[in-house]
Amino acid sequence: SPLYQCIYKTVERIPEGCVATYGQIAALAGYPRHARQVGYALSALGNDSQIPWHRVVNARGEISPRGLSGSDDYQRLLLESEGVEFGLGRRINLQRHLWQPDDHVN
DNA sequence: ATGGAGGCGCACA
DNA sequence: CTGTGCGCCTCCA
Repeated sequence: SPLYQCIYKTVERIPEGCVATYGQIAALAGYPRHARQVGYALSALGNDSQIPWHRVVNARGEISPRGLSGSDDYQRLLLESEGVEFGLGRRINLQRHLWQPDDHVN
């Protein structure tokens, strides 16, 4: 699916130590208002994928819960290991860590 | 074709 | 802070 491919290409551009929101990824990929599809695309990834799925969070800077227990803890672990800081309310300081891509395409 | 169900987002209360 | 409702667009049974 071209939609998924664009989403993956965009997620791959998120630098280490930064996060992006679902809606942001959708818009950058050229599919505004497709935030939920980003979630679909990421959930379709295999465990061995090299795509930094863990750098995608919701618009509030929280890790979206996804049924499987422990998976959100794992995501948080990955983010913290690359320097992303969480506040008390298990939220990320987006002012500080939100990815602000340059306009030029990689 | 059709109806639920999503790793969402935003506006309110 | 939590909860609810609605719009959004695909996926899948």
